[in-house]
Amino acid sequence: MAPRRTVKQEHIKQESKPSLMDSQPAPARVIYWHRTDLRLTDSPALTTALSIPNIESFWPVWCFDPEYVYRHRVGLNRWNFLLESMETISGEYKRSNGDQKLWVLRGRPELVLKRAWKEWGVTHIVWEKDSNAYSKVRDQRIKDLAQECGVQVIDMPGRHLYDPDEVGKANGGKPTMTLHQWQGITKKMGPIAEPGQPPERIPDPGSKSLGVDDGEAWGSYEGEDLNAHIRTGQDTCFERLSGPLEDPFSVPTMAQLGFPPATTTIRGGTIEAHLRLDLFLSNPTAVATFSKPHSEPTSLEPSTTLLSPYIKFGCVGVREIWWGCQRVIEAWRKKGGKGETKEPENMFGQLEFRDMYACAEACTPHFERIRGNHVCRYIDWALSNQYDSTGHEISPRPRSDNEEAEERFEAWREGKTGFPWIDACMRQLKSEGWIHHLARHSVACFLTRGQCYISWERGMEVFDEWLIDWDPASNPGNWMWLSCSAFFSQYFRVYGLVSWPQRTDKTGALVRKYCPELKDFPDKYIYAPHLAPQAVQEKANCIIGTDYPLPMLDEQACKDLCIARIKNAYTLALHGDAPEVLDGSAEPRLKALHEEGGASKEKSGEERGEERREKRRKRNGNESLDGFFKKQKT
DNA sequence: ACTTAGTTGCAGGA
DNA sequence: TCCTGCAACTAAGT
Repeated sequence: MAPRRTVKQEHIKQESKPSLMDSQPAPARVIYWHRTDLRLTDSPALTTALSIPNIESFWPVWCFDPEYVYRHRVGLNRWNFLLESMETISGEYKRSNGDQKLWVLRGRPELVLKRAWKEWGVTHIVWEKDSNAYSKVRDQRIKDLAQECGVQVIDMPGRHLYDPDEVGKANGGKPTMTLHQWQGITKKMGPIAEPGQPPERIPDPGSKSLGVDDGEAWGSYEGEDLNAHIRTGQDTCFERLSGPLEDPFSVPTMAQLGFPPATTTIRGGTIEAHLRLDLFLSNPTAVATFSKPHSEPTSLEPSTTLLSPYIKFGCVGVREIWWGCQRVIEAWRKKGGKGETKEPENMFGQLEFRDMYACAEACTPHFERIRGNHVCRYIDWALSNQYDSTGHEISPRPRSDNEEAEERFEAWREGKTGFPWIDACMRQLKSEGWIHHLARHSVACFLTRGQCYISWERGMEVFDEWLIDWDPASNPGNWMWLSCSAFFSQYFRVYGLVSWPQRTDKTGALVRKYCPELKDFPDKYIYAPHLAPQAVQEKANCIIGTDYPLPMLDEQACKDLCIARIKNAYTLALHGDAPEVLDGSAEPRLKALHEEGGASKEKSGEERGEERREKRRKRNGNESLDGFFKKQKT
């Protein structure tokens, strides 16, 4: 590997000190590289870029990387949201300066940026800092290249409330694992910055040509195309570095990428983002009394703000949300508002959790997997990643000999588990690219520690592909949380597949929408249609086992088994970086614990589970799955 | 060694 | 909409 060269970042103010002769600084030709921030508001990096003295030319640029299209499995809905957000900001630039737009360079950043620097005589490149593992590697490559080419790099934090790397540093290089810890550290780091003013004026671009354009945009990528399964035909996106001749530097379309149209109803872009934020802020009581745990995952219209996709693509800045809420709540207090919610369940807490995960990710190698991840508890999940003797993940991934787990995973992914609540959530996720936070909890718990005992790595990958608001830190973080692998450990608290959705919606509206084959079942059976008598199934025109699957497992029995096994894993007390995990000896040891009867010397987990089931049967005087009938008013 | 808190469990009861 | 018992986790504080 080539030695890393660090690019010294000098603060603009220092650089703009008047020279000896008090003459104008040399003309600056500046590229602003958009990556995580498709907005003009609340962008410290963009503000910094525009404050460079004596700007002669300015190009807001997006590098559309074909390698990214190949290597990352990104669902249609997220691609679509990205393209819409790019179109929107391009329009915003044009509105500010008729000669401006988002200059989309189609090719690997190393290739197209180097070309642009050379052709356009670029002196500075500025971007918003991104602290996740993938971005750090990419950005370091560009920094090295920039130094070689004599281009000055300025990267500024702004994606989070506090720079995750700085928070980690202040925590002794350790990841923040609780919100309290994160709060304690950031308290000493000063208040959260207020959002800056959006730019008044965007300077003109200079050259509008990349020179010779010989279609080398694909670069030298060789490997598996992870998006092959969603491509419809010939890609035309990367035929030329500067895009189609008739519309150079334009934002690609789904068709150019070889993708069919998206299915989501969620529209991208900074304008939509600000409409959503303003809508939320226009109801001060809702802002001041926001409580995530009490919002409704069963709601047809999102019961939360739906700001997450916009935060993910930087269509809105976190400081705008933070201070917008502060402003509204302050006014609400003055008017005598009552019942204000506190952290962590209020809006501020939600933003803080996002920061906490970002810091945890920035300080944890292999945060997105079990092996080598020192914060992640080792549990012998089915279908977990497999590695060869050199520590590389085996690719392509072989089908496990645990056929039952493979089938359960497939059913979970496709929304065919036979549990309407789970199936509705998974189908909504696939078609909309978004489900409520607590719905994510429910399906994640079910797949991992609740019932299926399947690795969170598998579930995380499905979310990677389908979520529009996918975040490289929050997604693995939340999967570890829900699987009791890190952050959370109360594995005996398991979401019910009937009781949990029933808590907020007895009518099953979400199920009726996303599992339409069940739409004519009475409320009583909507979350457990297999319990409906034959006559009811016939009347609903849906025979369970034929038109809709039977439950693929026994909820209660699997739950008891999972709890017993996780208890054993906790007794073993190994993390992803333990030598036993790396050399493969952890798995047989834990399996032996399961066989022996585990943590409890007298009784095996299975026996304890059986005991609990027995008790429950006595209480209910019926089959465990029938328990929910008792609550129904007839 | 003990207590307490931890965004988001369930069932049953007032 | 609150409470309790369930069987019981970790981390931080006393």
